[in-house]
This record gives sequence, C-alpha cells and structure tokens, in this order.
Amino acid sequence: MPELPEVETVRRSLAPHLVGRTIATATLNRNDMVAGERSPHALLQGAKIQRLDRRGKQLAIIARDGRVLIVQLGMSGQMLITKPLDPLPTHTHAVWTTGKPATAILFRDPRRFGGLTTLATVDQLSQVWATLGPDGLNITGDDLWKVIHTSNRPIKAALLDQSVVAGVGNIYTDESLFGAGIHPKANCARLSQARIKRLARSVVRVLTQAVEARGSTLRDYRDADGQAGSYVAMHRVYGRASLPCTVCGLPLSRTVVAQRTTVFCRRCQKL
DNA sequence: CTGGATGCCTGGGAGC
DNA sequence: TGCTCCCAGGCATCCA
Repeated sequence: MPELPEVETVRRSLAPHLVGRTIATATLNRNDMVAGERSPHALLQGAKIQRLDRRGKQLAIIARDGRVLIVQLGMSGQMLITKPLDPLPTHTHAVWTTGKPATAILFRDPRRFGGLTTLATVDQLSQVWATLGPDGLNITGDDLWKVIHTSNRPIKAALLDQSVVAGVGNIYTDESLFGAGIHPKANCARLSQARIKRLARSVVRVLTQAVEARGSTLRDYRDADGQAGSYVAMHRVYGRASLPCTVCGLPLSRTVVAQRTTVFCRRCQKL
C-alpha cells in the first residue's frame, strides 16, 4: 500500500492530532506487531509528542523525553483518527488516546506486514535510519550513481531496495522509470551516468507530485482522517497494462521484475 | 559479498 | 449464491 507519498500524507494528517499533546493511554491488542519493548511506557503512554519524522516509508513519532515509536504500514497498514468511544474496526492492533479534544489514534493492518518498533532514544532512531538510503524526495544523481553503477541487478530491483533509495515501492518505481525513459530490466552497471542522473530527477519529480496529490489510493489506502489520495489519476504506467502509452499510444506491456508486476512502454523505455 | 526466490497474512475480484 | 484461484502497495530470511 503505502510508499513514500502515502506515508508522508499520513505524517502530515496525523501531526495536528499528536504534536504538543500528551498520550493518555497506549494499549496493544497483539504483541507480535511490536519489535522492542512492549510496555505502555515504551508505546509512548504519558509522553508529550514533540514531532513526527519520516524517512522513506518509515514514520517516527518522537516524544520530548526521547522515546520513539516507529510505524511501518507494510502493505495494508493505517493510522486512523477516531473518537475514543467509537467501535474499533477489525484488525486494530494498537490504540492511543489523548484528551482535549478526546481523540483515539488507531493502528490497524489487516495483512499484518507492517509493525511498530519502540526505541528509548532518538539516537537509536538515527542508527535505524542509517541503514536506509537517502530519502526519495532528496535523492541526487550522484547519490544514485555512487551506489548502483557497479551493480548487476536490473534497475527496478535497485530502486526497490530501501538501502539505495528510501521510500520507492512498486508503483513509484514504474512511474519513475517511465518518466526517465529507462527499461525496468536495464542492468544498473550498463546505464550511463547521465541516464542515472535523469532517473534521480524523475524519482524526485514523481514523488513530489504524488505527495501534492496526497498519494495513490488503489483500494485501502487512507490518510489519518480517512481521506483518499488522488494520484492514481496521474499514473502513466502502474495499473495500465495493455492501455495505450500516454506518450506514443502503443499498448503498455506487463512483465515481472524482482518478483513484482511491472508495467512499461516497450517503445519509450528501450533496453 | 551479491542477487534471486520464498514466505508471511487477509481480502477482493474473476471465473466457474 | 458459493466455491476456488489469483493477485495485491513490503520486506526479512534463506539459499546459491
């Protein structure tokens, strides 16, 4: 579900409900959704929230005293604002409440590919995020070239690797490669530095526009206020197999790269 | 070390 | 209506 634009939209929609507020209660319905300490305290009970940060697809809720909760939405995860007495939707794994105005924040994730990680210090967050590549909104051609120009993987596999670029998933990989005119199976090491620079610019452009559109809602994705994103209407390849290419009119091709469904234009994205 | 394949989960849609 | 099969936005882990 959520790639960088969706997680950024969740961050922005969640922040007004949390920043500056104190968590009154933190309750966990499933232990196996949490890595690290699982006490209410570790889950931010009693904490005053200072800010919400994001790196790639990871969202961090950071308390004044340094406690951190990392939220990963996986494929079907949601952070939802409700009222404390509203019935809980199915697959709600954790609930936080704040007072004035009384608010409940839910973490639900039907497929359970997502999860929460508790950390005691912001320093630990830096260590976790040091394993990720540069955030997709800031990736530069030099960054990208440095880490992939010796790799023998198909370029799509490299873009999906969170240690190369943080935040790009299956939708935005295909959209970025189309924007740069690069075939998803192109071998990294055979791409010129100029084409890799062009690809980095395409990644930034696609992600920026998708954030402006509040992300792509294929089916489940909603921001914290339950609002859908509208970027699907701007997809040029993802979900458009066999429909005409928006540039040349040729029916778009479907293939599999890195075990993921891949859509591209075989005329605009030559090997 | 690298890169490829597998498995974890639920739910929706297609086809019969 | 109901069954089976296939597919889905991610990622850790295992293997060659």
